[in-house]
Amino acid sequence: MTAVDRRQQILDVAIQLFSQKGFRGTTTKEIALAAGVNEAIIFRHFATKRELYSAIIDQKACSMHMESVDAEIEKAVAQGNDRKVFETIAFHILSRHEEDETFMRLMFYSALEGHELSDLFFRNHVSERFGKLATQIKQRIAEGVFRKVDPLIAVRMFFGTVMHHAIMNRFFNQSLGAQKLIISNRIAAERFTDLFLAGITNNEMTAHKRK
Amino acid sequence: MTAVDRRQQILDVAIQLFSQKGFRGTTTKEIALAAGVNEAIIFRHFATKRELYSAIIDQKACSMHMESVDAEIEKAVAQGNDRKVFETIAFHILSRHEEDETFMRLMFYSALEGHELSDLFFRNHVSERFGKLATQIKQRIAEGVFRKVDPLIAVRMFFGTVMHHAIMNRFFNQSLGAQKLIISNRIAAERFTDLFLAGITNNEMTAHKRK
DNA sequence: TTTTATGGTAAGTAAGCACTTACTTTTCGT
DNA sequence: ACGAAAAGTAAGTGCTTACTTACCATAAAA
Repeated sequence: MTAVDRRQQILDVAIQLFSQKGFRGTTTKEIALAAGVNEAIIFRHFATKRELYSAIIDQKACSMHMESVDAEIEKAVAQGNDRKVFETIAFHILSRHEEDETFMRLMFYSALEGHELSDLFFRNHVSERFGKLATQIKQRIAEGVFRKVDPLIAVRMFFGTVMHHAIMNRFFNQSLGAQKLIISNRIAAERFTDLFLAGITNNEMTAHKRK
Repeated sequence: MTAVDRRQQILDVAIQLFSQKGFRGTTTKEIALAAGVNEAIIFRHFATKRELYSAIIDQKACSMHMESVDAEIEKAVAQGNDRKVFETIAFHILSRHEEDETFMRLMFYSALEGHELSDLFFRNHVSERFGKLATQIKQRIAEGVFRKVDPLIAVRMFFGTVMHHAIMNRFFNQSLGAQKLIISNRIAAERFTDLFLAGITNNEMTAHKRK
């Protein structure tokens, strides 16, 4: 096996293990075993365990191209289709978290253990998205379509709803007994958007139109 | 120092450290050092590190008496004051998480590392609260005050909004730059409740009343 | 054919881990 | 005042950790 391939394989294995047991909780021996190589190999490719983690951060940070989704959202915004905007965002977040199990765990371990991965992600991706959505909401308020609410509060409510649902599904749904919520991501995105839009839409205007 | 006091002191120190660095990330030596005693003392009071963690679980589980808040909510429910119900819940969650820094961290470490603390908490406290609120929402829907929505979805949206805000405040607010949201818990509870109620309230009925 | 870089391993090292042992000091009911 | 239980300590135990060293195998360049 070539060096580049081996390096990538070690990275993949490490991502898996770090996300399961955290940085501190994962041993280099385990990584070596899972990768099917001698432990010393890891230290040939990465000087320290810490450097291996940094490589993971680089990889995860680069692999975050959400251009296709961004385009879809932009399109919905251009159409003035608020429902589609929020549904798209919600569905994207939910399905992304579902298909990449490791991501949320890596994030939370990073936040708890104080590594830079989570900070990087929020700085480079989340903050921008929050800003864009806040601007869009501000726009719709100016147009009189949405009520006069603090856009950042509304943004936080929407992302909170969706993120919380994703977190619950991954971590706590089993503990909820009768209150367990089992619905498809598509339906969840629809329902959350429905409730959110109902809360933020300016009914005075709708009522006015009706007259 | 008496045995009971020492035991309690070790517990307090351990809670602090476990919440900061996780169960795996905290060493018994550190706990001993922070408590100002010899490491062996810990093992006189708790047979294993694991047993120390179990004692923490017991303590945290017991110290969760929310009767006063529950009473306040019950009262608001009896009055039919929906706004007060949701504001009380939101404010309680937010202020609790703010004053007890350790709690959320312990929860997340527990969920990630797979201990029973988080499961216990959700089983014994969260699930019940979700259930109660869902019942209340169902009731208001039957009365025609709320729109016909899935009560569990609405519950998840509301708790999600509030919990997410608490999580952001504790972990990620610094990483958000311009999208940082700095408001008091009181105001946050108000605004979230406002948006939520606007989304779930049956406007047909309001419109009908107006006529 | 020899050299040399490359991919790989077995067997370490020192430090750190949860936990123990053997022992001393303090507290307190009688 | 005294014996015993309880509170406390120093110095370990064996095991695991991140990381190293010294050595082997292949294969292309010289």
